Amino acid sequence: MDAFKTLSQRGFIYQTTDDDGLPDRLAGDAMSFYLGIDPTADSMHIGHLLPLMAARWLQRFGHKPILLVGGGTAMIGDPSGKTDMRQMLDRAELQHNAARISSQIARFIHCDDAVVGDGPAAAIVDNAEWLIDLNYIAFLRDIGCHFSVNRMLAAESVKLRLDTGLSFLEFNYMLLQAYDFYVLARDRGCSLQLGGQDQWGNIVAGIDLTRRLLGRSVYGITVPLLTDRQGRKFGKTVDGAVWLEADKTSIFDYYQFWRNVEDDDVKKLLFLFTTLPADEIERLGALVDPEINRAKEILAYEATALAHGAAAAARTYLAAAGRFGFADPESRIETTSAIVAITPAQVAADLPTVTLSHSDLGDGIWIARLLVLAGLGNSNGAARRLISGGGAYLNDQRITDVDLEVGPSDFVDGALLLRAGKKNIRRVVLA
RNA sequence: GGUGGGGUUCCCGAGCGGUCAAUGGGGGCAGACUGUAGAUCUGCUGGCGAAGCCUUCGAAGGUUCGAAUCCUUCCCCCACCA
Repeated sequence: MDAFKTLSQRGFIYQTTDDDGLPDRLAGDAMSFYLGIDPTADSMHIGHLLPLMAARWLQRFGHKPILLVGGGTAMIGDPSGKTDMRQMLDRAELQHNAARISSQIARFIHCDDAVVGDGPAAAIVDNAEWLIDLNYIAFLRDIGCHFSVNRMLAAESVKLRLDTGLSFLEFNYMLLQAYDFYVLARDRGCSLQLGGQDQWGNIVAGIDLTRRLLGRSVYGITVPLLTDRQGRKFGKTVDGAVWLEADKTSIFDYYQFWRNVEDDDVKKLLFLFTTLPADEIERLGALVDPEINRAKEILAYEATALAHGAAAAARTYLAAAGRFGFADPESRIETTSAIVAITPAQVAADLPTVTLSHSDLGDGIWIARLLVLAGLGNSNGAARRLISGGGAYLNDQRITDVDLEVGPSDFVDGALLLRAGKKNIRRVVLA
């Protein structure tokens, strides 16, 4: 199985700039490829994962990843796929974000030459290095002259913004991303760019620019944009994105996100977000009725193990299954996933835990306030509504009294359990 | 620069002097049913320990007993024209 076949079999390929040449090129000598991530937040979220997983496969097949953290481009804001303008971030914030994101990348792509891993170590670069000090006039003359506004206007990503408005600042993003590709091709021999399907226009622009300036052919691959039933980007919830950083999305919630995907998506997601063998995924994805739940456990465990490590994934799996039941307690469904080896004796389960100080508790604390403190409600009013709607539970008993006071006697072995609905659980410990 | 149309609670979108915390839909949350799924049905969906009060309808002023609704100025968006 070669690199291109693997990517395409697993569903990573939406479009390529050279369907005829690229498969051979990828099967041949090792090449350098790049993937850009703009540090617009202090963590990546699930939406970033898809191209990252594609990069992981390419790395495994011997190609060298260049992870570009776009500290320069993030100062502009990519208009592609967005309906309105991004908030502007300053240099200090971007540097902070870039540092956090770089460390996250290392969980998925091995970046250290000293570590023997699958494929060559990745390089992490920041385009601020060559973008920040660009001279406007020189840039216009050397790079700008190669761009046709007519063609840019025809790009899908631009067209989308034509009615809602697109500032000149954002309009320039394409030039900068194209310039990145050119710089990486020139200085690091990069010959392939990976990106989301909304990056197509930017990638093609970079390929054109590189050809004009270096006379070299480079390639592009876009990965599909996953959406949910409502057509929203996959991984977005009302609370925002599902983050890869545990302090922004708890590991338990991260696991639960994957555990609760729709039946119809399980196979697709196993292909994209785990590295299990294809024939096994076909088999797991074909499971029906209650058994499909084992496939979801495997998906959730594998995805969590990738993002947070095997130990955390095992603890979370036990915590979740401990509450909701094990989908396949006798391990009848075969899998190569390490999940089969996890037994309760091995590790202690881990529920998301909130610490309450003695002074907060006092002689007693109003239940609504406690729910808010535990992160199960945004306001006392919301907590109140939750209770009157019959969705709040204290130590697994439905709370019926909105005015309930929770006191020290409600703590069993120093902890109590709060729940909003079936799935949102908080352990509250006293400290 | 000119003319016209707009900016409403997470989103779309009604409301055009009091009965408006603001119809409806979407989304979300919870309940029932299930398989921690989906579909379906039901309830809730600004804040305040809930009594009344407070803050919300682009921003600031004004008229009025009373303004999301009327007036003034400003900011922003869209369409057509230049």
